[in-house]
Amino acid sequence: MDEQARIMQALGGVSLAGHSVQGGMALPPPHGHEGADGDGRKQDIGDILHQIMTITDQSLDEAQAKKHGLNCHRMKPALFSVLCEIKEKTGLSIRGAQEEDPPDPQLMRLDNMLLAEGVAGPEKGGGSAAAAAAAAASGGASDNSIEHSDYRAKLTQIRQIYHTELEKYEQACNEFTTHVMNLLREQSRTRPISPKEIERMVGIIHRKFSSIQMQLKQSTCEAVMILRSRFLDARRKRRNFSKQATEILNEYFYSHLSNPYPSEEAKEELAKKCSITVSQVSNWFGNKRIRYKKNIGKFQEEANLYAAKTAVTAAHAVAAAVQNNQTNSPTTPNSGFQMKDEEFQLDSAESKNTLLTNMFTGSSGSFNLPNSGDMFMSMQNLNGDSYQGAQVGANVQSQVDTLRHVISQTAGYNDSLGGNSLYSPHGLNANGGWQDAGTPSSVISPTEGPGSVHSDTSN
DNA sequence: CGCCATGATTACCC
DNA sequence: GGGTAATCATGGCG
Repeated sequence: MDEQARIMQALGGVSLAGHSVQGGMALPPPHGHEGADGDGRKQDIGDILHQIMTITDQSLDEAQAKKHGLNCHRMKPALFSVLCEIKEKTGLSIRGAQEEDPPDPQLMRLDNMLLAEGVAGPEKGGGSAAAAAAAAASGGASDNSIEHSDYRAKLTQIRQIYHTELEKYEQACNEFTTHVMNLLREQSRTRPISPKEIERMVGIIHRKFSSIQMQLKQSTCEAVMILRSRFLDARRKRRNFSKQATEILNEYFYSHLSNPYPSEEAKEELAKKCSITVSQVSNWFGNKRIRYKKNIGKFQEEANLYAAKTAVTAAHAVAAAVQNNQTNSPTTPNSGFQMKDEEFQLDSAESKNTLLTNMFTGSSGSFNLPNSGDMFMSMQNLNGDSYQGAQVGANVQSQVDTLRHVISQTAGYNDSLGGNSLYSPHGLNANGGWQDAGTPSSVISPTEGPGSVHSDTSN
């Protein structure tokens, strides 16, 4: 500013139609002052200040008239060029093009979060992806639907407030920007303002407003987080699954003990049957695998129980198959062998095979019956593929006989189930992991001696 | 109220 | 991304 004052001093004496530009005042006062002496200058400044202070008292028309008078003044172009020169010399205009302000990471984070939470972004009927995701992870569809709808309603509320406020801010920002731009454009007729400067001013205004916007976004994020945490807290209040659901899951687990990793489809199927979500099924299997592996002994009884259940179910299916085989086409062993049990539907040949081997051999971590070797060989053919070389051309009648044998044995076995260690948990390998499906193992239960593997069922 | 069962979450691994 | 292991936190029972 020193320099500017100096320049102004140097320019002192340049008079425009008797109006002094001394003292740094660019605008010539409307009525004249003589004298450039000290006292007169003071008086001059005081006068100008007074004018400025009382400018608001003037009527708009009066001001407009004055402005017009100034613009039409014959010396105005000269004054304008002088002002331009001063400005150039003082370097006031060279502060324009500076930062191309890079996107604020904080703002980006907030934006991303709001988008993810479904607050920002395209309208989606209030539901939002986040709510849907939360719903998916929140378990029983009917159980917490109330909480869920509550969550959605609150989220919608937040969303609405956010959008209203955002709109308000934008509107205010636009209004203010146009106002300032108009003002500056207007002023650019009397003082040197380049379009670049106007642009810069607009940028400044936008930055100011975006900082306000950021606050809005931040508080919206906070609100969503609070809502979400409350919702998640509520979700954390776990409910035990229904007995039926647990049963279904256990049945699947123990009948696939050799490879208790349900496929995505199987998970969906189980989820549907149990009225739980797929992720809950995954959770359940994750927990089950871990806990089973950790303490196989503890699960022995349960395993027996479910294996027996499965066996009975399967036996029914086998009986049906036998019936089918006898009545339909005895020459084609595989035709008609379909498990149609609605209660425990096995939808692939692989699973049937696993089930059967689980039932009748100890090799996949399920039952262990006397003469199982025989039956194992016989059973393999039923599904056409075998673990140990199928007897492709096996005698159909012998298979039917074997099946009858199996059924009677299974039934009897089931009756005599008395908590004996009938079941040996194979499928678990020495490394503590499960073996691949369909590869019967000879690994012996870590919790039991070899004897238990072939323990007689007294049946 | 303490204990165990159990569903969910988290960190880490492959 | 799905799995394991550890852990948390609640439900439920004696």
